[in-house]
Amino acid sequence: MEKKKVKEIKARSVPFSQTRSRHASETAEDYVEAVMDLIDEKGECRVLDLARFFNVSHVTVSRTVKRLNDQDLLLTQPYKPIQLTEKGYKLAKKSKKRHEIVLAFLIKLGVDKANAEIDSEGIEHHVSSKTLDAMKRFLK
Amino acid sequence: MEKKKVKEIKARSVPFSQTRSRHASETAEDYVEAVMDLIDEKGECRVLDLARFFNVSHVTVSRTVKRLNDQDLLLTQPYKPIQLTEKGYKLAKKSKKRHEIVLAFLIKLGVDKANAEIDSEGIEHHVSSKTLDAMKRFLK
DNA sequence: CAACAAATGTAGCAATGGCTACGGATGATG
DNA sequence: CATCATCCGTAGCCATTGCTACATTTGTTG
Repeated sequence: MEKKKVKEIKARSVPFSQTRSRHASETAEDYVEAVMDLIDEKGECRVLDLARFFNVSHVTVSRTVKRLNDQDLLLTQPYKPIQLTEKGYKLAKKSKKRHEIVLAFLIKLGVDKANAEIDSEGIEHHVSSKTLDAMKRFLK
Repeated sequence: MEKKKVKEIKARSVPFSQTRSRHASETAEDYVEAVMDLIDEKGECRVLDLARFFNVSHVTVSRTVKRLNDQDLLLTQPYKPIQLTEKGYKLAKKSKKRHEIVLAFLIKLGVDKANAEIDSEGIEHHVSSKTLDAMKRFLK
């Protein structure tokens, strides 16, 4: 007899690729980008600088920084400024570049600067290279 | 004693609005949208349908469904199909609409369908009404 | 150098989102 | 109606991202 197989539902394994791990990567990108910016702006990056930047407690920051240290993206020592590893720096540059493209794209699309800045923060982590290319073409 | 203000770092409280709660809202939108689609496609929506849809275990789904039930977005009873509340249905329609606009926008921008589908899933939750308006204008 | 303020770390709690393992409920079928 | 497969719930584990409260380190300053 025919297996009365439940009608197959389109599996969306790719789009909904494990929220948790996806989100951890976004955090990593946000952090290295912020560290790079903060070092650029004020010479060094402290736990509290990041806490103010992301509007979270210093506890949340120091724990995340510790994890990114383990992932070889950041360098930390107790009570010392936070630095980028080479790997972290590369990721930061790439993220910042992508972020800038998305921001410029939204502005050129006609979004006001304030909203463009907010939305670009959220969108930048979900833009494939194909979409990024399309945005670049649009900017030209 | 006067508070001696620490040097102000650009607070990004708005863009980086509490990752956790932001993410919980995204999950809610994804779920109600999926429930609506599944009911539309096959008449009812079961825990396992959602599990296959999101590519997670049924345990993750049933826990989330329970939470969304508490939030008055879904209606569930043990071993029964999942339904939308009126509130959930409204959210689902709004999310689906936004999703469709983002998808059409990416395609018109020149992104291939496969990548547009993936990216639109991620982007839809980060698009303000202003950006959505800009996308609509571009589509015309 | 003592004392204090600021920065950072640690302990421990909650919510969310993953999982496996196991057991109960439901529905189909012999 | 007994059995069996499928569906679903519960228990309990882990990771991430929030928090408050408290402890420790550091650096400044009298």
